[in-house]
Amino acid sequence: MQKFYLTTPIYYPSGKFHIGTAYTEVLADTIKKYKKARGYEVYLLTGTDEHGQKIQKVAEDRNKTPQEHVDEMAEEAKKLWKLMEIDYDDFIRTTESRHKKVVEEIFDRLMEQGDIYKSEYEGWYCMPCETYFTETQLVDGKCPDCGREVTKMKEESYFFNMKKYANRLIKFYEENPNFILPESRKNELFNNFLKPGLEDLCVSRTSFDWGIKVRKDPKHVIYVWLDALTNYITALGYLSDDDSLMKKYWPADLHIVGKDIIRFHGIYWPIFLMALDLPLPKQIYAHGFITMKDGKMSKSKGNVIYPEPLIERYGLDSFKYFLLREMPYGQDGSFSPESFVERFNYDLCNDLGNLLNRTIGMINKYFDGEISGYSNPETSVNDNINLAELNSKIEKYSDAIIHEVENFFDTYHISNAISQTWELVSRTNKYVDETAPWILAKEGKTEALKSVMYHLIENLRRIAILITPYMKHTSEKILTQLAIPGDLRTWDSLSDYRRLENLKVTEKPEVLFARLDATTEIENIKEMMK
RNA sequence: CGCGGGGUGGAGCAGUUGGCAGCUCGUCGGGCUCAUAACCCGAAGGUCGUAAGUUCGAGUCUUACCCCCGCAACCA
Repeated sequence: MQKFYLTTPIYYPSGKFHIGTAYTEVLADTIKKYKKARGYEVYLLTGTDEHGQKIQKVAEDRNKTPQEHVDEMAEEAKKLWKLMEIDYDDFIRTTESRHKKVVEEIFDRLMEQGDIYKSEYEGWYCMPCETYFTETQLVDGKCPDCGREVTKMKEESYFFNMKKYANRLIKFYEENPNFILPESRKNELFNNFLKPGLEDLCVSRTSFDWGIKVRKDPKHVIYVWLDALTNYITALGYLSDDDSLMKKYWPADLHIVGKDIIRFHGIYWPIFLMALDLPLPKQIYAHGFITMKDGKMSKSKGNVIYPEPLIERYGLDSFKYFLLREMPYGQDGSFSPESFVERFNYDLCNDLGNLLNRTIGMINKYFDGEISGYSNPETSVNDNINLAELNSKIEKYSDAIIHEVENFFDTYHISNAISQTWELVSRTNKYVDETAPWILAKEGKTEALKSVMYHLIENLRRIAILITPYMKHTSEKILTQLAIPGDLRTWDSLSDYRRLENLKVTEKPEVLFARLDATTEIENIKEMMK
């Protein structure tokens, strides 16, 4: 069986996880479920990045030790992923000893082989914020956070010799044009960093101590990226007693990251791996951000939305549907109470839910819920059109949609995969109008009517399978109400179209998504954002 | 002259190698009655940022200019 190693970023637990973090996680989980359905053996890693000065400060503000704080936050994350039914295989925390031990060893090793050397880090330091800033981060020469004066400071630091590997990385980029997705991000990295020449990276700090100590020089704490990025291999047991997962799954097939950290994954991470003499990941995909109508999410603007209340009120499937559909490939997408309610009502209630409902209604009304099997009679229906022609048209259309959905999933264009699926939903609704079953019933064209019902069920079955990676519950409800047998619920069975037999659909169709009162619910969501 | 992306009907977006300007929502009208007042069809609405150029023909190519947005090195 082919393996697929997939990772999310490890999240920085300085505050409550919002909808953006949830999006990343849903994206990864959806890709996992799709790959699994296609027969891959998938390993999904997620976790938290728990060191650093900011964590130390946040913990202090909360009157906790850093460890207490991150323990709580890691639990929060796990609770949220459970609520969202995220099927991760491992949750790595950078404060775990399995990670720390290996990072210490990696640092030593890199120092021994001369990739890490001691020097001085120089930057603009804001005393009250206890933070370094670069020249370009400053606002009018002042601290971007508090607006106060900054002073130029130096501290002893260890540096990683990036220059040594720069040419190898450039070559790798040229030989692997799809290494960074989307391409625009690759170009950014290539033009802004690789082409002008890499600077060495500072990999230790002495100004705080919440982190992994350098063994041979313990006043230094290993600084963020060497600590954080290595999680992808420490979690697999790299340099541990049991590295069977490492042997099985490395290199990663896909690192999913936000566009803000693509630089670290696209440049520093491959170089660290080169230094460790390990193969490079196959692909890194940088997704966009969720934006709000009035710009970025921020508490002061009162436009932050968290996953829990949305899921609780509108259900997990619609939450996932919204996020994945609304975020175009590699680009930002926006959240607004209006768009959420709109998608819920139009796409889920009217188009999909109602299609199932009307189909089951007709089968019960005309055939007491029973359909024996595929048929394709040459009967003329509505406006003298040959039913066999209509049937073959929708069957072909449906086949084509499946291919497109698969292509889009394969290239991580999830939003496109979803809109393609909904094209089939629309097409199936249209088919009802084209065939006008109520007229067939009136005219006593029973065989034709039965055939129409069969095609409706078949396309609903396919739709239900196509949505499983992100709408499992809805999918199951559809398949169950239609009484589809287990062997025709698998991804492989998508290619079948004529195999359903002796179906008896449910007598009382359950509404999949109940229409929302737009005004009320928009207000409701606005309340959630306060 | 740092690098890159973009400015298309009320809103949000598609537009491959230049060949009658499309989609979703909204608006207006019609059809249908199986269904969650859902579904289906049609219409109105665009100087495709501005100016010039190449061409039989440009949203699509060239040049200049005006706006917007990413990235620009160690907060993650």
